[in-house]
Amino acid sequence: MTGIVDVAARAGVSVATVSRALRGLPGVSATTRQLVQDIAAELGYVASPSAAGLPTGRTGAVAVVSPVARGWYFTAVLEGAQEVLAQHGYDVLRYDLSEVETNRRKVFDTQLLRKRADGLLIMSLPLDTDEVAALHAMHRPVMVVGPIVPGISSVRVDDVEVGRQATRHLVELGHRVIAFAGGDPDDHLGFPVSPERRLGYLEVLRSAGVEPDPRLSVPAKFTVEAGIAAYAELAARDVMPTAVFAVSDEVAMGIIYAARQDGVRVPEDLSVIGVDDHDLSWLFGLSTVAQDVREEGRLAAAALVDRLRSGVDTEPSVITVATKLIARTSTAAVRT
Amino acid sequence: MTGIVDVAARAGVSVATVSRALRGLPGVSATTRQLVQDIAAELGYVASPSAAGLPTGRTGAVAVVSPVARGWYFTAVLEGAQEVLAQHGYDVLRYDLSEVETNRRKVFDTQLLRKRADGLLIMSLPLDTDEVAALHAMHRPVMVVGPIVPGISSVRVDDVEVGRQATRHLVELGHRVIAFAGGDPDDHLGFPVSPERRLGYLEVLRSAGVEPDPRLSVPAKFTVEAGIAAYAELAARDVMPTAVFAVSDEVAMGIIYAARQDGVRVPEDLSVIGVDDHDLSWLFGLSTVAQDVREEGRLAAAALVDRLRSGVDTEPSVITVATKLIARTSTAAVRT
DNA sequence: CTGAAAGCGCTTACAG
DNA sequence: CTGAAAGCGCTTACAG
Repeated sequence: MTGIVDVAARAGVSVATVSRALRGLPGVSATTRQLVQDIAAELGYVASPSAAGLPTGRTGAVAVVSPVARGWYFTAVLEGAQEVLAQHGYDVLRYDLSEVETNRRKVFDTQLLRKRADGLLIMSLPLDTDEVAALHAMHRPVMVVGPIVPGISSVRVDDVEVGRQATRHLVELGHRVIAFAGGDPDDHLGFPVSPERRLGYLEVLRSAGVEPDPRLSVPAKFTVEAGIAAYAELAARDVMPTAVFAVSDEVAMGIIYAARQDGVRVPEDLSVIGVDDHDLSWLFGLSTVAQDVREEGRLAAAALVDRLRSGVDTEPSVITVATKLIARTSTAAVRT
Repeated sequence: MTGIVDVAARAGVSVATVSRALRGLPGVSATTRQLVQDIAAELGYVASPSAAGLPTGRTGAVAVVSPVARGWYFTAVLEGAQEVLAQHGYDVLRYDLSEVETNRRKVFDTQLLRKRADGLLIMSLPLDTDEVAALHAMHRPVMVVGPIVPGISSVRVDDVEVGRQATRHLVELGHRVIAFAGGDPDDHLGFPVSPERRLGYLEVLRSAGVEPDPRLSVPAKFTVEAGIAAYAELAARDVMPTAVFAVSDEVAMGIIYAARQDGVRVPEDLSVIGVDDHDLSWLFGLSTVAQDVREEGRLAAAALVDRLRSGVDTEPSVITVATKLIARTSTAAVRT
C-alpha cells in the first residue's frame, strides 16, 4: 500500500513536505506542492485516516445516530446530512439504537464515540440528563435534529406551530369536531413532539371557540399500524369527529386505511391531515403540514461542519425550519 | 482521555498485558485479566480505533455503499447489514454515489476505502470492469447484494424466477394480455435486474402459449413516477392489457395511481403486481413477489464478517434468497 | 504468564 | 521553504 514515504521518495522531498503540500498547509513552494500533488495522484496515494488521526486526534468522520435503523424521517435526515458531510470530506458513521440498551450505552459511551468521530449528529432522540451530560463530557461538537435539548444546538421545526397549521386548516374548512391522534402513553422520556403538536391543536380549537373534548384525543406512535389502532379507538368512542389531525403522515395513512375499511369515506365523511409530507403522501392525496426534513439534515450537518472547522465551541443555537400546509384531497369542507 | 497507559498504571501491569487482557488474547492469567477488565470498566477505557488500527491495519469498520442515499430497498439492506455488523462490533461507514462522478471515484479509490474500512458491502450497483478490478486490488473482502458480479461474492434473489412467479400468478388468474413495466433505456451499464425479471415473464408467457407482444413492454426505472409514466405510455398504445407486471412495488404503486386517475379500476379492469413487498405495499393491497431484503442485508453482512474473521479469501460464493408470491387485492381473475 | 521495545504511518513543533 | 526527529496510542514479536 502506498504510504507517505513512497511519495516522499519519489518526489525527492521529506515526508514532512509531502504532508504539508497535500494538506494545503502554508510554507511549501508552489513548484514543490505541484510536484508532490502530481506524484501523489499518480501513485493514488491517500493518507491513512488512522495514521493521520493519531497525532491530531481527528478522525475525519462524523457519527450520525438515530433511534431506529429506518423510517422515512430518519433516512431523510441522514440523506441531507450525508450530502453536506460528504462535500466537506467527512465520512459518515451510522449508529442506531434498535438493539436498545446495548447500543444506547455504546453510543453514549463518551470514550468510544470520541475516539471514533469528530462530531455527532443525533436525530430526534429523547435524551435523559445523564446522556446529555455524557454528550458534553465528550468534548466534541454535537448537533441534534428534532427536539430542543438544553445546552445542545439543534435544528427543529416549531411543533406547536405545526399543530396550529394543521388544526387551522381543518377549522377553516368548517370542522369543529376534530380529533387528535398522537402521543405515546409508554413514552416516559417526555419526547415532546406529539405533546407540542397537540398544544397547537388545543390552542387553535379554543380560539375558534371550541372546548377540546378529551374523548377526541387518542394515542398513536409514529407508524401506520398506530394509525389503524387510533381509528379503531376513535370509532369505539361515543363521539365521532368530522376530521382528524394525525401526528404524522404515517399515522394519517393508517387512519385513512382503517376508515375506508370501515366504510367511512375520506374526505366526504372524514377529513384527515398529517405531518411531514412523506415521500408517498401525495399518492394518498394526503393533506399535510410539510417539513423539509432533508434540509434539516443539511442545516444540521452544515452547522456541525462549521463548528468542526472553527474549533470554537460556540453558544448552543437553535435553528427553526419553517413548515408549510399542503392541502390535497384527504381534507374537505365539513358536510352540513 | 483515558489511554492504555492509564489502565496499565492503575493495574500495575504493562500496557502489553492490558492490550492482551482486554482483547481476550491467550497468555494472561485469569486474575490479571479480571483485574484489568475491572479497571478498564471503571475508567471507561476503550482502545482508540485509530491507534489500534495503525499496527494491525484493521479499522474495525465496514463500508456500506449504495447507489443512492435513500429508497426503500437500500435502507432495508442497510438495516439488516447494520444489525449483524453491530453485533460483531463493526462500525458502519456509509457511502452513496449520488453526487455521481466524484463519489464514485472516491468509493472506488482503492486506497481510500482500503484505509478506512476492513470490508465492503456494495448494494445493487452496476459495476464496470475497471471497478471490479479496483475492488479486487483493494484486497479487502467484498460482498455485493443484488446482482451477480464475476469474481465477487453476492447475496441475491433469482430475478428470472421473480419474473416467473409474478407472471404465473397473472396467467393463473386467466390473464393473457399482460404488460411488463421495467427496464431503463438509459442504463448502459447493463444492470440486469429488469432484463432478468422480464426474461421470466417472457418464459411463462410462452409456456402458456402466448406470444409476447413488444407493445406490451414499457420502460420504467424503480420509482413511483416511472410507474405513472409507464401507465401513460401503455394507455397511449393501441393494445390495452388486462394485467401488468411491474418491476418493483414502487412502479406498481405509480401504475395503480395513474390507472385510477384514468378511471380504470384496479383490479376489476386491470390487475397489477409488483416486486419487493415494500413496507407500505399492504396499504395499497398490492400483490407482489416478496423478497426479504433485510435478510439479504443480514446474510451479506454475516458472510462478510466470516471472511473478515477467518482472514482467508474464500472462493466467491453466491447466496440466493427465496422469493414468495403474496396475492392481495390488486390482482384478480380476468373478466370474461 | 509478563514486560521492554520496536514499529505502524502519519503530523508538528523545532531548527535551519 | 524544507527536513530531522519526536510523538500520537496502540499491537506484537521477542525475551525471559
